[in-house]
Amino acid sequence: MFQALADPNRRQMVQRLCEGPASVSELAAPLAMTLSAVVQHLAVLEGSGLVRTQKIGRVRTCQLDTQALRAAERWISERRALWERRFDRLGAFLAEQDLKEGDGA
Amino acid sequence: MFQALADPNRRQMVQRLCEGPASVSELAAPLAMTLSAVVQHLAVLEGSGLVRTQKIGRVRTCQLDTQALRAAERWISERRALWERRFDRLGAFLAEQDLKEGDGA
DNA sequence: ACGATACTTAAGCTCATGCTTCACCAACCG
DNA sequence: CGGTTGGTGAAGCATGAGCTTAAGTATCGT
Repeated sequence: MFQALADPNRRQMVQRLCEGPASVSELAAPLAMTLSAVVQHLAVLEGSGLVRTQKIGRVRTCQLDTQALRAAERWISERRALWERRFDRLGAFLAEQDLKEGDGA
Repeated sequence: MFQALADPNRRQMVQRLCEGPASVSELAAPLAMTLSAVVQHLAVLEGSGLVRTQKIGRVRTCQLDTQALRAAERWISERRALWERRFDRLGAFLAEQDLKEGDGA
């Protein structure tokens, strides 16, 4: 999931998909690389759950799946919250240390 | 940044750092690999801005930096919001399509 | 039916990543 | 002062990620 977002090209594809569904070729157009490469990136995105695709006729249409995005967002925000709480507590901790200020081991 | 979070070991280190600052060895302890490897991961985390470190005596102490975490969170949430809005609009679009339902090119 | 289009699949190539080992320095412990 | 602890740095290696080419399949347009 983070693995999938780690690549700039893949992020660009996600960016593009934010603005609506797209075919593989449309996705590939702005991306100085072969269709093959794009398909491989797409596979990674699909594997990570970020993108869902569906083939109609010979055209594969790609769509963002917000569920995965939401999961990533949650992972980050949980950790950030955890750390920030810890950080608040640090104030109290330091104050306490100030009082002790050099007690034996 | 996403690159940095892409590695499971690195995520575990971040996880550990959520619960408070740690020395390099403390960070390495639960991680079935050599200190050297951990230091290299640490360099990646530091390079991405996720972690700040500071050396006192011979001990390097590591801390999470929430700013980077916040940036990542924002990136995701912006895109998710964008897509979700687009998704809402899809309802209207489809309704309109239903009315047209087969007009000439 | 025939050619163009839209992808798909496999193979191979190259460079980055993740790891290890080994030698090393610096600080603390007695 | 000498040994141990905590970390650093450079090589080197194995794997995998990202790309390409090339050949193939299935639709679509006419």
